[in-house]
Amino acid sequence: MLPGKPKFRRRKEARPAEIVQAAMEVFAEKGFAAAKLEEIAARAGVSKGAVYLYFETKDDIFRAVVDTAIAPNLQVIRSMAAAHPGPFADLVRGIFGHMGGVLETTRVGGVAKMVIAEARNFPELARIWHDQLVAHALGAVTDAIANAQARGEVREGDPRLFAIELISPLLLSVLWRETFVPIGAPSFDIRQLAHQHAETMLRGMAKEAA
Amino acid sequence: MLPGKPKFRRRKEARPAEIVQAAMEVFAEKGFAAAKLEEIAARAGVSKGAVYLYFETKDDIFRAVVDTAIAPNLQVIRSMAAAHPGPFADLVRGIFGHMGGVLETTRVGGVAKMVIAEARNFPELARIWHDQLVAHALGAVTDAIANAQARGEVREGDPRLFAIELISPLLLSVLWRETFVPIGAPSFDIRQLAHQHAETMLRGMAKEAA
Amino acid sequence: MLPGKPKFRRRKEARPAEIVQAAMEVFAEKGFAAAKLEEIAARAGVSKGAVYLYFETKDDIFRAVVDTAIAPNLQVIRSMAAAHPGPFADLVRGIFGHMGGVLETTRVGGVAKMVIAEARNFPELARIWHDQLVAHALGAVTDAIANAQARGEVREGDPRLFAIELISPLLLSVLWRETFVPIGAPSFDIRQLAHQHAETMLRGMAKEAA
Amino acid sequence: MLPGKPKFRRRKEARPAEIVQAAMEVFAEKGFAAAKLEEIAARAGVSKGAVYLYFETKDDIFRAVVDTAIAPNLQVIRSMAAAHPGPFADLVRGIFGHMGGVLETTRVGGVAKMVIAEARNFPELARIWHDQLVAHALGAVTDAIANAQARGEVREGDPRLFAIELISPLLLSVLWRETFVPIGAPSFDIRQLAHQHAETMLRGMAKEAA
DNA sequence: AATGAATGAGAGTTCATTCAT
DNA sequence: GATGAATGAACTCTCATTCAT
Repeated sequence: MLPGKPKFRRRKEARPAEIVQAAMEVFAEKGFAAAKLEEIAARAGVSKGAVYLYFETKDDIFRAVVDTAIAPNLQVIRSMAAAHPGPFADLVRGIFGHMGGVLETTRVGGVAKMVIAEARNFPELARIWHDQLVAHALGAVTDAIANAQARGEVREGDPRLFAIELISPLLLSVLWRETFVPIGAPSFDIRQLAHQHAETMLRGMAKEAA
Repeated sequence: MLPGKPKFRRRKEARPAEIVQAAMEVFAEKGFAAAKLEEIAARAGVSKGAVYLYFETKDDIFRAVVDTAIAPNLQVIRSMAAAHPGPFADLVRGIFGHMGGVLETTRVGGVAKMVIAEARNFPELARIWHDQLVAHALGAVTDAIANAQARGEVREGDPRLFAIELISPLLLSVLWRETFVPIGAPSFDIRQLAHQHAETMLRGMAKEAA
Repeated sequence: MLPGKPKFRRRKEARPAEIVQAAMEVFAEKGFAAAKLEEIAARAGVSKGAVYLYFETKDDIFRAVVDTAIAPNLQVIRSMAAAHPGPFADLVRGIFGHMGGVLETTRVGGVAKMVIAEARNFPELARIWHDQLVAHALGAVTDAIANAQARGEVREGDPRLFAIELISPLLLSVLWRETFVPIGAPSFDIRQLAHQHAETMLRGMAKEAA
Repeated sequence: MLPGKPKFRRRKEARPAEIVQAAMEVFAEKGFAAAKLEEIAARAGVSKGAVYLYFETKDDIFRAVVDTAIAPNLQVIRSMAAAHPGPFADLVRGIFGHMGGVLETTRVGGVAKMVIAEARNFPELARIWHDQLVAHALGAVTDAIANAQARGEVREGDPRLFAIELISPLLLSVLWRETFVPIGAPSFDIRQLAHQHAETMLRGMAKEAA
């Protein structure tokens, strides 16, 4: 039969992931409402109709994007939780060393931006992000701090607030990259920030020398 | 025949501000694209058509909202810039005391969220926010830190990164309030966070005792 | 009472005519639908609301404009009808001499354009123009031709078609001026055309020399 | 379950022409502004949205309509230009014989009306009509007349004005049909007019017998 | 009488979703 | 399964008309 069909066609099981990947890019660039299905389909290399073979609605795709972005970050959290025992300074330096790399190489920034922007329109997603990711991470860090306080390594103070103080520059970094770098504002070195902040916080939280 | 209630009232001077106010709420709740003109008009207590007496397009309203939110914050920046001379600790404690109040009482959070979400679709607005607000604030704090370093009050380290470390929990607070509080996540006391963070940073940045 | 009211205010009886005049210009320029009431009011030197003191609707203004344009042209027709008796050549030369001037100095062109364009949307107006103006004029000329034929001055042929042949370059002239002159197309001298056409038609309609 | 009638049918290639055809009718009837997209779509047998698969804006459709109406008439002009050589009388009789038929069977009248009505709002279209159609036709006829004058077949006189005298009853015919026939005014036979006018003009332009 | 701010029906346009092919 | 032409609900924006002043 003449040329015949191509021997290798893309595995159909790969499609949903490709669509989610494409959607993540478009949503991160344009926001949920301004993202057009046609563009998502085009970037995924499929037709508009094909998207509907794998997802019911545009909302669904959005949910899948946001859900998908959780998994890789769960790892980070687990490593945090696992690190409890050692001395507090090691934990902090370890986490910041690790996180700096993760934030620079993944697209968490874009997804975080979307979650923040659409939290009111997709409250389930905000809840999922909070419950599965943010609360866990914050909780793990808070616990570690509380433990360190109990061990006398960290001065008194609300451990949850300490945790927020610790984490917030990382959030600011990724949002900055999404918001101001595209318009030509100066970027800054996330790893260096992570390093410097770890030192600052360790000193700032340290039990004052008698 | 009693007068009855008039179908409408002429309020030419007050309208634009009322519309901007209403728009700020709706945009903050729904995001730019999902905000419907009809709802903005309704919340402002006018008809759809009346909005177009004062603004050319929906984009225009958005711009006005974002612009409007800058003014009240400029004050804060000026107070930062003015505060240079005194000892560094006083400056930091003063700023955080002030900012905690501003963030709790104004709607900066909602506008910041919008700027982050729509930066790619409205780059001029991101630029205005960066140039008029963020860069100024960051610059003022950076300068103060550099001065303090020169005076030997603050340890070595990149002063711009120190500035980011200082400011970031405040950003996280307002975004948290916009994102996770509406879904029932626990809030936290911004003033208390500001207070604790001021102490942490002062210790963390202090010149180490020889 | 301080400055007092101006001593001379425009007579209110003059208003409707001023509005009609302004409307004629705007309608001729933009067409009925694209003409904005605000512009008509502005050109008439009154407020939008004032227009509604004299006219019920935009349609009404249009009707008034088209009606108004009939009167001055009725004169022409009467002069045609009155001229019956004399020799046919005198009649034709007289009419064309007169018409050339009228067409160059009045705005019939603009109104004719409007009647043509809006005949389907305002059939009463088309009917009024037809019955009061066009049919009269055509009838008068047709009669004069029929008479001339009866007197042996004009060759055989449908007198109504002869009338159309006579009149049509005048219509073309005014429409040309409205349509193609504004875009920079070359104009042409209507008086000269009228003169030349009168001669051509007199020769062309003449009883052939035996 | 019998197949039932499909909700829609795919007719990608045929659509644009069908839409232009439908639009021509609606525009000719209502004028540009009063023509509603919904009606154009309905007459073309498609939904409102489908129109936008083929045309960007309503203006675009209008342009396509006016452009489309040029092609069939170009033929006429070419035949005019080609006919130069023979005796002038043959040329004129030939053209009028041909034109009478074209005008009666095509919708040029409606389009001409639209061009006249919207010339100020769509000057490009007026220019296209002038340059591609009107100026060509007028030029061809003017040349033929000038040649005939050179050959001594036609009396002295401005050849361009002669051309206008020749053509104008045809314009009047089509506009009459668009304007006054719909309101019940008597029509007239375009072919007969063309025939009679050809004879009148030939006599009227003839070199007077010495 | 006169103004022009305010109204709201209605039009053009977009785009998620469907379905004939 | 895959496509993309076709749909139609929904949204922004316009402007003739109204009415408090």
